[in-house]
Amino acid sequence: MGLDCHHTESAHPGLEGLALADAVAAAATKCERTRERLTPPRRRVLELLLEADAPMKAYDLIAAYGQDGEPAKPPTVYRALDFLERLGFAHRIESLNAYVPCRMEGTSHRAAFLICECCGAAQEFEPDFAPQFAAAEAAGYAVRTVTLEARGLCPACKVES
Amino acid sequence: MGLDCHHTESAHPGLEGLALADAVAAAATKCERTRERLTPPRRRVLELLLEADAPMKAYDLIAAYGQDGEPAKPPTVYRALDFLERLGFAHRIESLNAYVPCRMEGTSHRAAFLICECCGAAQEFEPDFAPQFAAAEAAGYAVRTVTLEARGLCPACKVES
DNA sequence: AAGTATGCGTTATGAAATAACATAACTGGA
DNA sequence: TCCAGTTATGTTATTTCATAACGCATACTT
Repeated sequence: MGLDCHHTESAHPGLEGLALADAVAAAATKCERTRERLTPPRRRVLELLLEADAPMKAYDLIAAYGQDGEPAKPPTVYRALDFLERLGFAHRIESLNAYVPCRMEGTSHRAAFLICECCGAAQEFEPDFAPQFAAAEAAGYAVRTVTLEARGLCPACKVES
Repeated sequence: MGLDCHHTESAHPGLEGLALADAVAAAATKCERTRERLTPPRRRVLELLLEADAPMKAYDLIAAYGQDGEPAKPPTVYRALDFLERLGFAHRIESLNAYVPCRMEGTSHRAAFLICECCGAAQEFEPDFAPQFAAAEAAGYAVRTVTLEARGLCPACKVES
C-alpha cells in the first residue's frame, strides 16, 4: 500500500519555520508544567515528526536525525519516541510501524486514525469509543488505552481510483 | 506487559481433540464453499492457533510447526497467516505482533480486542463501529477495514492487582 | 556533598517480516 | 489427456524493526 501514489496532496503538510517553532515551544511549555524534560534528542525527534508530511518510520527518523547527515543510533530515537508517546506528543501507528505527531488537543490515552491505503496519509480523528467502552465494561475489563486504525481511501485517492 | 502473570486462567483455553477437529473441519467446509484451498501448511497453522491459549507470535508458530519438532521456514508460516487472515479465520493483533484464531462468526473485515496487560489474554469482541464509521464518512474517507485494540486488565487480573 | 533517579551514548544482538527465484500442484480449456 | 495459466510451496538470503546491557553524565533531593 501507499507505494507510488501520484496524489501529491497531503492532508497534513509538515510544519516549517514559525509554525514548527511554535509547536515545539508549546510542547516545551507543557513539559515544564509537569516537570518533564524535553531534552535535545526528544526535541529533535519531535521536530522531525512535526516537519513530516506523513507517518515516519523509526529508521527514517534515525537517518534524518543529524542536521549534518549523521544518523542517530536506534536507541536514541526509540527512547525519544517512548517519551513522546508517554506524554501524548506522538502516536505510534501499529499497522504501519510508523509514528506521527499528535494532532489532537487533549492527550487522553486514545488515538484513532484514518489511514489511506493509496497515499499513506494518516489522519487522526477524535474517537468516540463509548460503545466499545461499554462492551469492555460489560465483559469486566478495565480499559486503560484504546487505539483504532481504520484503513481505506482518503478523499483525494477515492476520486481518482 | 504480560510478563510473569500468575493468573493461570485463560479466557480462551486452546482447543483439543474433537473440538479442535471440528473447528478445523468447519474451516475446511467454508473453504470448499468458496473454492479456497485449505492446504497442509494453512491447516497446520490454523491448528496451532486454535490449540493455543493465547495469541501466538509468528516465530512461535514457526517453532511449533513440525510435529517432529522441525521448525517451519518463515515464509511458510507468514503465507499461511496471510491466507487465514484473508478468509477471516485469524486476526493479527498489531500491538502484540501476534495472531489469534477468529472467535466471532461472521467474517467482516473488522476486529476488536480486549487485551490484558497483565496476563496477555486477548479477547475478541463484537465491535460497534458506528460512530467511527460516521466520523470517517464525514471526513470523506472510504473505510475498508477497521481494527481496534483496547488494553487494560481482564476481570481476573483486575481483582488481584 | 552524597545519594538516587533519570537520561544519554555505545556496542551488540534479538525479533519480525519479506524479497527473490525455483519447483510443484491444482484448474480449466482444447 | 495434454497443455497453458494460475496458485501454492520450498528454499536461501536479506531487510526491517526493536531492545538488551553497560558505563557515564546530568539533574533532582536531602
